[in-house]
Amino acid sequence: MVKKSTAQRRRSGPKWARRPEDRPREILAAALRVFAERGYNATRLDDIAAAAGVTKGTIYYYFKNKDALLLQLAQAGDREEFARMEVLLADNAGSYSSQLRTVMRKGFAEPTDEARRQLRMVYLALHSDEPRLFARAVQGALVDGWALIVKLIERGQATGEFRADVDGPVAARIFTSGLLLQQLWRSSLGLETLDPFDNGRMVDSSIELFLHSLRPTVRLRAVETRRKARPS
Amino acid sequence: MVKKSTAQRRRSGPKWARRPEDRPREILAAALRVFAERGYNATRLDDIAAAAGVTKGTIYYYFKNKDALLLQLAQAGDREEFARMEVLLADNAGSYSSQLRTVMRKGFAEPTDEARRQLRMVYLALHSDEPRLFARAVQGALVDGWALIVKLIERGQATGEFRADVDGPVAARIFTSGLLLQQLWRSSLGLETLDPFDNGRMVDSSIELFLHSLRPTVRLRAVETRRKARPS
DNA sequence: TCAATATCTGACTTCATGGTCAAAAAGAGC
DNA sequence: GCTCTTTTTGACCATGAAGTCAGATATTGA
Repeated sequence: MVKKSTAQRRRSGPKWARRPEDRPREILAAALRVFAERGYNATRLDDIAAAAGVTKGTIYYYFKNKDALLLQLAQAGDREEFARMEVLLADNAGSYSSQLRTVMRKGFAEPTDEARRQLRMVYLALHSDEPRLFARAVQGALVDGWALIVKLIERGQATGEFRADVDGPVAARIFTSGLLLQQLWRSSLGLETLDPFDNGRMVDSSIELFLHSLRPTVRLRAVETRRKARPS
Repeated sequence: MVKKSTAQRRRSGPKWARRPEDRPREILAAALRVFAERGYNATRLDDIAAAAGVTKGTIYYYFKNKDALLLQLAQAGDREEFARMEVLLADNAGSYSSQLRTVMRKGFAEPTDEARRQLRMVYLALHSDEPRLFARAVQGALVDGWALIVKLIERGQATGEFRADVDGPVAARIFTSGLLLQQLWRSSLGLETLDPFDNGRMVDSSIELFLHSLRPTVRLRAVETRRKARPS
């Protein structure tokens, strides 16, 4: 994507060129690549600089610091993600259940395109490297995501598709956070070894749990009140 | 609890005493206090040493390193927590719903006793200081907790109190992780400001969501199949 | 009393990268 | 060509607590 060797050491040409228009984009692109490969902490600013064909000083000419670099990356990626989500929902005029299913799947299933996959890798590493920065990076997207989910739940409640007494805001937060934490622990930390679990099952089951918790029920009194036969 | 000034500088007495039986306990107790107050990273081993009335070298005489100190602390606390939980459940021979409610409340509501509260503070700080260590520290308790919850769900399924087709292991993991991540973000990171939420509501609503997702339902077909009137 | 040993001390070492900045180089304008 | 400004370079710096270890001190046992 970035032409690296184009003007590299043209015989007795200038040592470097001024390219203020392109540098920021190139640096950001390089940062995404390198962060995704090595993780946030393990990435040296010199690595990014090298990958972008500049030196560290140049990064500081265009960005405040390492955190800012990461934050810009995350914001851009999340904006794109949300734009896609809206298109997806516009196309999907099914029940609110199916819209919620779409949102959750899109949000938590493995991404197929490379850029999105890279951003996820960055997030995974970031969570175990710098949780505070991670929180800053994902907060915006999460709050927006929660608002979207709550909106869908409320509309479903209005039509009677979902039960009226469900706590929508809490539901949105609990299910997304649960899925997220599971994924974080499983990929970057060692949980997968200790407690192996398939991500597809995790996502699908969670979504079903989520939708089931929203659906109206008829309590089966006979079962509900039943007690164990023998007292312990 | 720890007699600090008892033999402190008795006139021309010995500079220090050998107390190999008590040192480890005292160091651990001091570590819990200081970690809870200042957080893991901000705590200097010299601080703990001072609080325990020894010097840093002594800590290294009894413990491998700072992490080991933390890990021992966590393990001891969690063992105690589980013991209490079992007693609590033995006393509570109600429905499986109510047992699950008890477990979740005990696990996530604000603790009342000081030691337990301190351990929570330690965990909160640890999560944002050293996520990998945090994961190691809580993994054991979580895996055991999940097993307990799954057991209760399965028993409830056997009696018909819960629906048969629920994915118990996923349910256990999602709800606990969701609640946990919410609490972590809200206390040690800045989420509470951006997205204020009452912890009591969070816990209670989550539990209800959890139980509702386990309960058998009678699908209301008329509502379930309904689609939005206008196609997009 | 005097080793021998267990316990404890505290000064010292160590280590690597994010960030700074003066100066060099490029290029625009005249 | 010659300034002047913008862009880029790259050598340098600052930092701070975890962990080590040689030796000091207490205790035990004979």
